[in-house]
Amino acid sequence: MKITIYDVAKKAGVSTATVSKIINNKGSISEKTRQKVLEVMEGLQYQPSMIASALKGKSTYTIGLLIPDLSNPIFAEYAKYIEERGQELGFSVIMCNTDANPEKEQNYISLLKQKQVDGIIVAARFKNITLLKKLIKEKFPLAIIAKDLPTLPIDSVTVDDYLGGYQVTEYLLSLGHRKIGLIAEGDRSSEERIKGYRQALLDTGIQPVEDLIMICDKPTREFAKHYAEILLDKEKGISAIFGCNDLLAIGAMQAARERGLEIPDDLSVIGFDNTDLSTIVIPSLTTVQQPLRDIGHHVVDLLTEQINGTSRTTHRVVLLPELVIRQTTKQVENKTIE
Amino acid sequence: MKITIYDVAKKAGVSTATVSKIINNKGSISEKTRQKVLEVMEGLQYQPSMIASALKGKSTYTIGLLIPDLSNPIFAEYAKYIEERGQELGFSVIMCNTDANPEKEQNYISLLKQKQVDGIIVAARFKNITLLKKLIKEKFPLAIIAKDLPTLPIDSVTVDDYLGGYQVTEYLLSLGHRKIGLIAEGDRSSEERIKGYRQALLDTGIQPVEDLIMICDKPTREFAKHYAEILLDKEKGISAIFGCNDLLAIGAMQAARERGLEIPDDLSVIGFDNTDLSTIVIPSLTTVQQPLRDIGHHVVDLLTEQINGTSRTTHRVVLLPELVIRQTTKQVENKTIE
DNA sequence: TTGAAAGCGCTAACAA
DNA sequence: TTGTTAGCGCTTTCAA
Repeated sequence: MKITIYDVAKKAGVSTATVSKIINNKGSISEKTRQKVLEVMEGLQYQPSMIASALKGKSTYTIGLLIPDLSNPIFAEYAKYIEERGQELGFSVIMCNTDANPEKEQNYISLLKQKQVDGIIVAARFKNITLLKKLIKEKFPLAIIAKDLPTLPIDSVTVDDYLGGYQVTEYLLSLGHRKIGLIAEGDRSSEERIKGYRQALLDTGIQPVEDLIMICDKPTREFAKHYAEILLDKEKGISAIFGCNDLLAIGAMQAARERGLEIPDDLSVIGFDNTDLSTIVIPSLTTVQQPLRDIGHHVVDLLTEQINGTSRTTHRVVLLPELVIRQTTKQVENKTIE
Repeated sequence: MKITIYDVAKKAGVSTATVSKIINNKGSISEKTRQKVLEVMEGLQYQPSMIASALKGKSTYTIGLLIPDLSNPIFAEYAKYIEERGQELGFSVIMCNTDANPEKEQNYISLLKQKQVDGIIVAARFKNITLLKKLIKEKFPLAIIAKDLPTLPIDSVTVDDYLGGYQVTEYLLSLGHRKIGLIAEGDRSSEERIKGYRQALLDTGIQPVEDLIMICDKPTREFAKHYAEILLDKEKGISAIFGCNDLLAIGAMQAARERGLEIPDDLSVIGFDNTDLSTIVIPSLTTVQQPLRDIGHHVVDLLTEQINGTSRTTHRVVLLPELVIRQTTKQVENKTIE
C-alpha cells in the first residue's frame, strides 16, 4: 500500500496540514514537531505524490520538449543539455520526437497540455506555426530554439548563423583565399550563413559570385560531393570550400581527394557544427562550434522564468558561434597577400 | 479558466459520470447522449485532465527512461525508438540522463516514482544494482536494455554481442585472414564480442593469441591508434583488425594508413555498431549493425505488457546483430585458402 | 503553532 | 441508461 500524508500525520500525531506545511516549508512550525514529522517521514519512506499536489493547482515540474529528430546529433545534444538544466532546476522533461510532422506536433502539444506540463520547449524545424500562435495567445509558457520567428513574440535562443558564416569567410580571406566555394543545405540557418559569407566578401571588396554557391536538395554527403565536383570544375579554380555543415564539408573533402587534391595544401575546407565527425576525419576539420550547452541551458532558463512568473518580457537570446581551427585550412600559396 | 468535466456535464445536461463513461468508453450510453456530449466536448475544446484521472488510481501513461548519455548516438537512437514505440502505445517518456552516476540514478528513480510513472526503462551501464533489486521486489514495472544481469529477474532486451563477435571473425576467416588483431573497450559488451572472436577462431582450429587482443583504457580513437600500432608492430604480421566499435576501428584504420598501409589491400578492418561514422570514412567501414529500432520497440513492448498486467513471466529477448559488408574488408592475398 | 475541512477534476460503485 | 456520491492525496484558508 502506498503511504500517504495521512499515514505520516497519524503516526506523528499531527494533522495533514502540519505535514504539508513542513513538506513545503510554509507557515510556522515548531522545531519540535518539524523534527518529529521529518523523522516519521524518513521512517515511513514517505514520498509525496506530485500528482495530488498538481491536482491542487501546483506545478507538475515537468516540461515538454519537441524535437524533430533525436538521431540528429545536434538535436540529441540540445536534448541532453535541456534535460541537464531542467534537472538542475527540478524539472523533468518529456521527450517528443516529431519528425517535423505538423500532425504529430499537434498531438504532442495537446497531450502535453492534458498532462499539465508547466511549459514547452520547441526545437528548430517546427512546422505548425498556428499551434505556436495559439499557445502564445493562451500565454502558455513556451520557448524555442534555433528558429527565430521574427513575427512571433516568443522567448527564443538562437545561434548567430550570420556571424558564423561571416567568421568562416573572414578567416579564409585572411588566409589569402579569394575564390571560396560554398555548399549549403536549403534551410534557414544556411541562408543566414550564406549571408554572412556574402557580407565578409563584400567587406573585403570582393563581389560574391553566385556560381560558387551551391544549395543541396538534401544535406547528404553524396550531394555535397556532387556539388563540390561542380565547384572544382569551374574554370577559375577555387582554393577553399565552406560546407554549411560538417557532413557537407566532408563530402567536399572527399570529392577533392578523389581528384588528387591534397587538403589543406590544394584546398582548404571549413565545416559547421563541430560534430564528432570533424575530429574523426583526417585531416581533422576546421569548423564552427555552436554553443550547444549554453543554448540548452538558456532556453530552459527562459522557460522556467516564464513558469515562475519571474519574467514578463520576451527575450530573444542570440549566442555566438566560435571558429575551431583544425587541419583543413591553410594559408594560400603562390599568392601575395595584401 | 480551465474547463472541466463539470462544464461539459452541465452544458450537455447530463451528469459527470455520464461524461466520464463516454470519455472512457465504459458502461452503456445511448447513442443520443453520446453524440450530444461528444459535441459539447468538441465545442468546449475539452481536454480531460490526466492528472485528476491519475489521482484516481489510473495510469499516468508516462514511463521513465534512464540513459547514461544522450550524446552517444547509440543511446540517442535507443531513446528515439523507445519514444516512438511509446507514442504508438500512448505513453509519454520522461528522459533522464544519468551520466552513469549511481546517485543521479537514485534521484531520478525516486522522482519518477513521485510522478507516478507507470514503468521505467533502464539502458545499459546502469550502476545502482541495489536500486534495481528494490524495484523488482516492489514489482515495479521495469525493463532494461543491453545489459543482461543474469542474476536478476528482469525483462531485458539484448543484442547478441557474442554472435556479433563470432560473425565478424568468421567472416574475416572466410576471407583467408588468420592473424586477426582485436581492439576492445573494457565493458561487458566487448567481453562478449571477444568471446565470440575466440570461439570463431577455435572453431576453425586456430588458437587465439592473447597478444593480439588489446583492451583500451578508454574507448577513444587515440587509444585505438596506439594499440593498433602495437598490433601492427608485432613480429608476425596481422592481416586484419576487429575494432569492437566503429570509433576504435577507425582509429585502427588511421594508424594503418599512417604507416603507409592500404586498406583493405594490406589490412582489413571491421567495426561494430554501424554508426554514421562507418559511412563517412573512406573506404567505408565494414561493421556490425545492431537492430536499434527493434531493441527500442521491444523493451517498450515488454514494459507495457507488465504495466497492463498482460504478462506475468519474465522475458529475456536476445536480438541478432547483422554484418554490414562495406569496403574495408578484402580477401587476403598471396595465401592459399584451405 | 496547529488543525478542520473544503475542494482540485476525475472515476466507479451503487442506486435509481 | 443515467445520476449520486464518495473518495484519490494533497494544499490552503480560516479558526482555534
